[in-house]
Amino acid sequence: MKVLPRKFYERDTAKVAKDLLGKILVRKINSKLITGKIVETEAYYGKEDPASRAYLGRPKYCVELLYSEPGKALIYMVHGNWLFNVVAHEKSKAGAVLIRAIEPLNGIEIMKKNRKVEKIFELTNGPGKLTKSLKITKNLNGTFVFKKDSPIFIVEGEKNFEVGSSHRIGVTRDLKKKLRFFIKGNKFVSR
DNA sequence: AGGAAGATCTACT
DNA sequence: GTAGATCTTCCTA
Repeated sequence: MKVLPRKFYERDTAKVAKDLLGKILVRKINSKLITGKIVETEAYYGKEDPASRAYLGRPKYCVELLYSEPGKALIYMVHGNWLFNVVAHEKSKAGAVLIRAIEPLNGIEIMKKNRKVEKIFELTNGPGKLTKSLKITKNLNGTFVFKKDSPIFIVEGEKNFEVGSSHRIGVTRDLKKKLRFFIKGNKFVSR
């Protein structure tokens, strides 16, 4: 398994979001591995994006991470749920990719225990759900996801699928662009 | 203190 | 399928 290089994240946010589909998210807890295929993402930009955290400037660490170097994990709390993003943008710009859904591969029993549900489909088909399954919280903020010894990182995956796109979900002030990407026909994409 | 935020669970029309 | 309560930080007053 090859870890995606730092350069992967130093490109336009929407491109990175699209390319992250099919890649494998790896979470290491006590030397145990939990993995899942990324099946749904969204791109968020900096101050010019009304849906971005940076637009309202809150919380502060989010803005700082959005504008800092690509390849870092960015986690924040909304409505009582942690959401997992990866900082990704071209040089001197700002942006991050929100991971909305993954398909569980390994460590399913651990996820069930974390989530207290039996159905595999309910495990990770939403941004707040997958963070609970993978035990992702604020203390992973700033973690590099291109390093193999990180507690969380992303590796190469498959490429045989069709990608779909739509407007972003749950956003009160959205842009005109379609910034949500997902694998067509995958059962783990959120509704 | 109060309010708002990329959501989720539950309980129904 | 939708509607409502509840969720947990962080910012502003």
